[in-house]
Amino acid sequence: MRHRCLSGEAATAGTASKKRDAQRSKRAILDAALSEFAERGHAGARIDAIAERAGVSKPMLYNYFGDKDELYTAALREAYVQIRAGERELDLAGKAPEAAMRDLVAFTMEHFRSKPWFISMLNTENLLGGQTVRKIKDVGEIQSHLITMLTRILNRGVSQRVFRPGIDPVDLYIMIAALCYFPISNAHTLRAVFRCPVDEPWLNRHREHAVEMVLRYLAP
Amino acid sequence: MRHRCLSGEAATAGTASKKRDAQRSKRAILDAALSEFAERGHAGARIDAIAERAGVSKPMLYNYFGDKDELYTAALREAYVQIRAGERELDLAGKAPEAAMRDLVAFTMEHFRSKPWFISMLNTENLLGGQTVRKIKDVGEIQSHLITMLTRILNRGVSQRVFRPGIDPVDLYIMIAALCYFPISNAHTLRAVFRCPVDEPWLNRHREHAVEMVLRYLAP
DNA sequence: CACCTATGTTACTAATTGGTAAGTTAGGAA
DNA sequence: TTCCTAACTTACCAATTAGTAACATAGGTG
Repeated sequence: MRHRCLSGEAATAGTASKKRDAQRSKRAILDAALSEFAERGHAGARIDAIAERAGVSKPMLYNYFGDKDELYTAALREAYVQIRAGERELDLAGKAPEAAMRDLVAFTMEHFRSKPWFISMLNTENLLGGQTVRKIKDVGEIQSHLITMLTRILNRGVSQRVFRPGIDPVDLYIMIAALCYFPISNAHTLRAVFRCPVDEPWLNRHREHAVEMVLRYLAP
Repeated sequence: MRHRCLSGEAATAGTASKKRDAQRSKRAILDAALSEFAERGHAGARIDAIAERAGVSKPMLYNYFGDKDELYTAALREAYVQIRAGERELDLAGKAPEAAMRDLVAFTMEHFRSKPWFISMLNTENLLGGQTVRKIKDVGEIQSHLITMLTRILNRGVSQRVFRPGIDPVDLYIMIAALCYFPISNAHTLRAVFRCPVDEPWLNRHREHAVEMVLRYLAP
């Protein structure tokens, strides 16, 4: 008989795996939902599959989350929460403007590459017309940290005369995101149409092109 | 009593609308399928909805196309065919390299904007892992015209010393496509997260940024 | 202990949906 | 005219799937 000690609290820890634990069940359902919705889209996702992935019965799922749409909403929100958490690990404060900008582009690309469910969820949500993201009230704050950092880099770059003035940080971020998003989001069609191997070396090359494009765009 | 004369052949033309016409039915089904799959994705698309949109009964649809997957394949293929047809109208031959590059970016953006079903189909296909696009054998030829034109512009630009050498046309096209694709594909989430009005003036501004970014990237 | 609620399951239903069998009709060919 | 085939429809089925009712039990509280 084996014990699996995952995410137990101080007092009740250790005996975890098969005990009743609402928190753990909720987390498992949310994680499973994020995976399933990201892999198959909103209409393609199966409630039974989510329950099975979570190791939980269907009525539990309906108990904690209301129905498929509410679960989808929670999963989309979770995607943003996890992305925000990842972005907090990026620190560009001490770096020279050009190096900081390079790191930002590289980080964004690696972020998208290592968390493909984020791009999937965004595509799914845009297919649905953005009806759900509009309901997530604090979604605007989510990338504010990134924009703040980007603004600081731009300002420092301008005062050091390595960047030209008049660049809007949001516009710039959208262009950076575009360059990082597209080759990952469209990896399969790019492979088929242009015979690109969209693998790590190829993406690294593309990243360097993106960095160069951004730096040239910012040069005075 | 009114006549609707659409797509009739020389001999049988004129009496079109309600006569039996396999060609017309096939076309109607294909158009309806492209719309439905683009709007709702593969799993979200409904065969009944496609039949109704086409003004045709379901068994007709199964008669001409085999099943849902084959119809989806035909719709994806049709998306590429229509995009290719649109691209043939672009002619950059006589223009100065920089003007030609500007026109190419503007055209690409307008192309994506005016045919949103193309972006939808690409996103849907990438969600499915590209399993279908791989089966469309001549998909590689589809954008070859564009790449050929781009190569010529680059060469002219290099020999006129307005572009630097060593730029790979496919890499460049992917970056142009990225800059044009992203704000349209992700319009709804951009509106929600960054409060961008992704409307015509905003897209025009973004297009100018993209043009400038590309031209600066190409400058010697 | 006895109780009670939160946690959990089995087994089901109603509706949707991809797909089809069987039949109907238009219109050209003989 | 009389066939005969391709074009087309109605009416259905089997499987899937979101959602639920009814039941079971762990484990803290009085």
